[in-house]
Amino acid sequence: MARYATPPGREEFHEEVWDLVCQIPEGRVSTYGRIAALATPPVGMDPPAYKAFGARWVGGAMAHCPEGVPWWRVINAQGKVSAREGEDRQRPLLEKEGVEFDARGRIDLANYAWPDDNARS
DNA sequence: ATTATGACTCCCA
DNA sequence: GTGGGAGCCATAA
Repeated sequence: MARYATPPGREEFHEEVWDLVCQIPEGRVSTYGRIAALATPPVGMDPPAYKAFGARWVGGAMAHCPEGVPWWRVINAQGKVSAREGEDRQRPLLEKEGVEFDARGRIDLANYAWPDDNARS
């Protein structure tokens, strides 16, 4: 199985990602890019590549998501879960936590996105 | 060494 | 608002 994008020798990166995911409060969701932005990116990485760097590697970290990591709270910029079987699993899980889905199965990041750009300082 | 794929994101039509 | 294409990193064959 493709270990998928693994940071260039940055195991800590994965730990940081998992930690951030665990920090996501109940009833809130975050995006791969957001987590990546919060995590510590490699040095010398170009800005345009930065977004891709995080999104993909964070996804790789989720692929290795150890037990206790609410990976279902991590969604993509589209407001949906890209997980192979997460769509069916994430919906009830998030709904149970208080997250509402759009008619198209999309989540309102404006209300559930974490961390909130405005709220909490 | 090259090609193909992957739990992504951004830009343009 | 929706859809398709291109780009970035690393792994596996």
